[in-house]
Amino acid sequence: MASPMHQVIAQDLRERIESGELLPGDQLPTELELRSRYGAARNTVRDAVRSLMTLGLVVSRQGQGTFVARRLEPFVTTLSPGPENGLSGTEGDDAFAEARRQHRRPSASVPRVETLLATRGIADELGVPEGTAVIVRRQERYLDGQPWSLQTTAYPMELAMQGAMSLLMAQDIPGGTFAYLRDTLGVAEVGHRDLIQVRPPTDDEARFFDLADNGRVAVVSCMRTGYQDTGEGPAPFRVTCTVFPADRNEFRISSGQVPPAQPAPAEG
Amino acid sequence: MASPMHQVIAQDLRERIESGELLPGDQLPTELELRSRYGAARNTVRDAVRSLMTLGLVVSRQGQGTFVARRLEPFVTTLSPGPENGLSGTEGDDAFAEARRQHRRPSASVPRVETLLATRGIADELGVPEGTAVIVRRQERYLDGQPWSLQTTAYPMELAMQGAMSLLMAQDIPGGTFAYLRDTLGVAEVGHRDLIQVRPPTDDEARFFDLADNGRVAVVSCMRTGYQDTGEGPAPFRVTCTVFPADRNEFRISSGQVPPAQPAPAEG
DNA sequence: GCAAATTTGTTCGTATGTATT
DNA sequence: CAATACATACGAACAAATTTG
Repeated sequence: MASPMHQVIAQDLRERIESGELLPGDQLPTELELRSRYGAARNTVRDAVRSLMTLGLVVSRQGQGTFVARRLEPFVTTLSPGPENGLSGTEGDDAFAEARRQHRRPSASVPRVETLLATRGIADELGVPEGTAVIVRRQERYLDGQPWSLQTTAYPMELAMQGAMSLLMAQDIPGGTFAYLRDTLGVAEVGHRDLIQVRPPTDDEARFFDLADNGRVAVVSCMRTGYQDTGEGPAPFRVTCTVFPADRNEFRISSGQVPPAQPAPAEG
Repeated sequence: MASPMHQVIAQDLRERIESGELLPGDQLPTELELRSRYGAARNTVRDAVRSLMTLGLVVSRQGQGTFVARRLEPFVTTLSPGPENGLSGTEGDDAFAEARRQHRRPSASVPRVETLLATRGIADELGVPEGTAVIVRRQERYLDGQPWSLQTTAYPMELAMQGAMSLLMAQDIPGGTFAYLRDTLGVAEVGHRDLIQVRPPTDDEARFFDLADNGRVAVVSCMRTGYQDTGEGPAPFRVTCTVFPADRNEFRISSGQVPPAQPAPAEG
């Protein structure tokens, strides 16, 4: 009963959206209209609309109006190994294959490569001393031309010293680094471990993914450490961090015996 | 240069927080102080502080002040099967074991049980017709007395008809439903598939997890479909949805050969 | 191409309510 | 009860982006 006016207005608008009275893409009443409809000040209706924006239910554009948000078609990334190969869908060619299965057109920027000294976090994951030289390869990845994910992979410089010089080249490695390291050095990934975190985007990430009100849409960070077999147990040799905006990505993990394929979602 | 005043103020405060000048738990200057410090109106400094709240950097409490947010100690849930058993850490006794390994004290509410007719979503996952009778068991789960996750599992009513009557009882099933179904009906889970989504909390979820400004902190929803072996391939027999607040939970997934244990994080 | 109208964004000022100390 | 601090609400003016005539 004692709810603040802006909450009441927000709740009312929310019900009109969720009931389907206002459809995605529809324009909400203007602030002037809402002001007279609810007998409230403009700042008050703006507070109400702002809370709907925080929920991602509406978006407003200066000079145009406020509109019911369109739901983004989620893209599903598989984090567990597929039955046919030992890979999974976050990285390289395999990510591309999964994207095409979902009828999306994947693309990626030319990799940017830098060499630096391992920070504490990277060193811990790679099992090397802090300050060890590492190669970092970065890529922006797109789906249907829209920003999809940011990927950063760190390898010990050691791998290049041993002959994997292509790691240092700022260009795609045909067939993927996975196959390249196996064929060049016999370094084969026999397992990996993912750590999934959800957090607010950095400014860079918000800019790349075009996340307007900074902080509203979270990002999912997937840090994958890849292991090779050394004869004395698995040892890490690369760590990849892939960052996805949470509002348009989902993740799938299979374990044990499950049906082979997922039924394709109904499309209009 | 042309940045709005509230953004400039927010950026300045943000830098003072991230540089360590203001430590977690410290009180920010009051709105009155900020107003005179930046020569801005109170509404303007409030806008600035609000954006820091959206980022989760500060929390404000009426009558007290605004404080730099304390980082929550993340809890790590393992989504992949462990080496010793065929389970993984989201559910039942296994979740409890994982919590204790991380030196947390887990607890859970007595299950609430209801029977209902499967909605479209549940029916699709269970591979039964829409409207089929299902048993739904719900639990609130806590870590060190703090709300941790909400778990809802749906089973076909068929399982109770075949003798698994405990599914209908609003009480814990000793040893877990996993073992119960195996021992009672020979229904053993041979695999499962997870779908992980990140979304704003519902009102119920925001209330349970005590997420203040509704919509700021996302929740991670993990929907796990469990499969049994029917001789004609795996068939689904249960679907569990576990919901975690994103600001205090992380997830780990292993695949292939990886080192057995994770080094315990350094503690102060 | 330009000017006017429309709509949201920013900023100011003020007053009162509510929770905490 | 009083003081403090954030929450809610009203009103007003101008800026910036977009659409319309």
